[in-house]
Amino acid sequence: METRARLEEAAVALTLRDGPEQVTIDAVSERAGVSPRTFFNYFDSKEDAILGIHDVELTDDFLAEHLARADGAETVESVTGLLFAIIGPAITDPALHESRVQIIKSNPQLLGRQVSQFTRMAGQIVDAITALLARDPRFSDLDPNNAQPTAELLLALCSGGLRAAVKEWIAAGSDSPAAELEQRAAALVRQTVERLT
Amino acid sequence: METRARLEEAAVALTLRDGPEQVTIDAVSERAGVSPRTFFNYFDSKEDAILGIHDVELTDDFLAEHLARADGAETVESVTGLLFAIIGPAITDPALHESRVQIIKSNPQLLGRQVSQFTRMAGQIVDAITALLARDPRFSDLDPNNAQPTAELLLALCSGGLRAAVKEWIAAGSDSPAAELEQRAAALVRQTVERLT
DNA sequence: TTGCGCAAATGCAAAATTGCAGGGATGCAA
DNA sequence: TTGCATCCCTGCAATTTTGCATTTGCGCAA
Repeated sequence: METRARLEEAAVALTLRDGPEQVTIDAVSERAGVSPRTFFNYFDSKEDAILGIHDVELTDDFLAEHLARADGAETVESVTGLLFAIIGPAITDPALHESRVQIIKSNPQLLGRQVSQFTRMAGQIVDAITALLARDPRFSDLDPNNAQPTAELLLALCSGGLRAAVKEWIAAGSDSPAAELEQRAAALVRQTVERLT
Repeated sequence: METRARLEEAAVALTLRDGPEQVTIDAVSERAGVSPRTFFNYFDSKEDAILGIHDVELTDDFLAEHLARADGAETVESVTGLLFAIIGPAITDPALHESRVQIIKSNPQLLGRQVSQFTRMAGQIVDAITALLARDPRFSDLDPNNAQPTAELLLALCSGGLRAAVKEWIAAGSDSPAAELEQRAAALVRQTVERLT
């Protein structure tokens, strides 16, 4: 098994047994059969390993795949879709999924990590959204000065939607298919935006 | 001078001279005349000290003052106002203001700290927003299950607006009065929301 | 087989962060 | 004055995190 996968497995197993606070990097590393230093070659923090969070390489291919449908006025759906593509693997991976849901349910603070993950990649994501806006008829007339802040706002909005959706999903028992989170997030966003006008 | 103020002054001065990376807690503490351990009694991190970030006690009085005008449909304005009241002191304090702007301009990553600050206080803020929504005619019919996610979304949206406004303000030279950031943030939010409908 | 080159893994040291326990000043009540 | 509670500060140890230099293992070409 890959080193990364072994570290994730170890982090999840030990956290399930002892709780996030009690788990040490040393213990996780040892269980995974690597040195503690190696742990940090794969994850930025203990929490990242527990949740299976890792930075995604936002290649052109990746962006093209997830922003493809935004040839019209589907910007919100595209952005939530992109974000879900980034965090999805961590909660849809069947092997660790159930344990992770369990862990988050008793340790909701861990979800805060999603925020920092998006923050870390914010620059790239904002650029991608900026490009997206040019193709949305509702935004294509923005002058470049406003496009950047607008893209940041959209990122914040959609991140919030996705996080709220995940939170809700976990609280409700996470029995519905995880893939629906994407639609739920977009629906939450649309719902809220409509009420604001 | 208060210990907290001395620590802020020391952090800003040393950062201005050497850059954020080079500054050590030891150096800041020594310059402030306290032990390194005391530093962490006041701030959660080096960045927090540089930016003058500290958790605000969200008392009933504080909330009442900043949410007062939300007796009607001014939810966005109220929330951005509340958030600005939290971060405002750090950038409006005349003593350190100029230096901080300078520092952020060459180290934009520091603004990410705003996000974690709001994340830390998210629970309380979301509760306050939830109460606010009940008084906004556009939201008062929400069933309690949806009120919480909606409040989270609003927080994310307004935080994003404020952060974008601050970023823009710094980039533009931060010559306009800082108090206008509040309106600018709300305007950005309204602008974006309107285009989405 | 030998040697080269790369990526992964490691060791080490410095710095950041946190929990816990204690120490000293200050003010207030008996 | 004495005793007590409280707040601020401190010391110390364990853990986390990062930067830098080095080593190891493996495939691949000569």
